[in-house]
Amino acid sequence: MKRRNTPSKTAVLSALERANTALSHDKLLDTLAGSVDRATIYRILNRFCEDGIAHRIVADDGKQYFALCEDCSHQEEHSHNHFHFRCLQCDRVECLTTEVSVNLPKGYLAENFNGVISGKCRACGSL
Amino acid sequence: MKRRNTPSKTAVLSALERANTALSHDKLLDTLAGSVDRATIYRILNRFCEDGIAHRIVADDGKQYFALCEDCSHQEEHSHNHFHFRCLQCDRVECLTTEVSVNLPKGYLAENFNGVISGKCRACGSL
DNA sequence: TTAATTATTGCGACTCTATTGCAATAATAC
DNA sequence: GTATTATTGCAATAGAGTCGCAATAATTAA
Ligand SMILES: [Mn+2]
Ligand SMILES: [Mn+2]
Ligand SMILES: [Zn+2]
Ligand SMILES: [Zn+2]
Repeated sequence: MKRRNTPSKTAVLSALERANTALSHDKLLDTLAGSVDRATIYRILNRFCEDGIAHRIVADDGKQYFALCEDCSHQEEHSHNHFHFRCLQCDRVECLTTEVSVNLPKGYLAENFNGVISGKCRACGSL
Repeated sequence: MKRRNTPSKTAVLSALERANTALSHDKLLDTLAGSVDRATIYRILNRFCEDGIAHRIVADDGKQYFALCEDCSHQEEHSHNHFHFRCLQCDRVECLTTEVSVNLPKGYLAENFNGVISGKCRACGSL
């Protein structure tokens, strides 16, 4: 299944590039101002994840957020063992840069890592 | 708001005790075999979390799982900085015991920790 | 440049998880 | 036992995400 370039895809991609945080579906829907359909956004983001262009974060609010793979794209072993921070006040979700490693019990095989810490971000803390 | 003891509450609590893993709502609904209403289970679990009897895990499948606070209940600083493992095959979610600490960027305040690693558990790996 | 192929889109319907309003029930305190 | 009010059951609702399908348009080959 070969991927095609479409205005919608480009729009979602550049919205993710412009934001320096992870974005949720509804935030993207907002940003794209109705120029792209809901379901299409979902499908584009899922494709980005399949293709390793973005990664999905399931936050503790039960919603999915998406961030471009920047620092990690050049590695052959594409892993996302980093935490994300979600501000409970401004609701921004951002990647924390430090990679973490967890040692699992014997016999366990890790496939996905999903770490989210929620709290107050710097900007919101100094209010 | 003072808490009361009810058969439903007891049933949910002992179901959680019996299981040595975290349980999802539907798993509990199953276990309780229709003796407790869906909404009631949700409410009981939310109360358990408020009261520090259980903790909530938002897994990467978007569902909530609940586990009793065992090792952590005796600490005054009730924290849950441990990962959870969800098996993609048998769908069991369990607490990993090692506590982790993440250092956040300056000015960030952590309030909740939610770490989930999904993959294949020991039992399912050796098939 | 045109025609054929098929990935992608838009729309609506749908699934699934979780919450909420409200009247009825029952645990606790007096 | 009576009064108080936390809890329950039920139905309705909200919200996130997916899916089927016909229409559209990006790509490829002629
Ligand atoms: Mn990445
Ligand atoms: Mn605990
Ligand atoms: Zn903030
Ligand atoms: Zn398993």
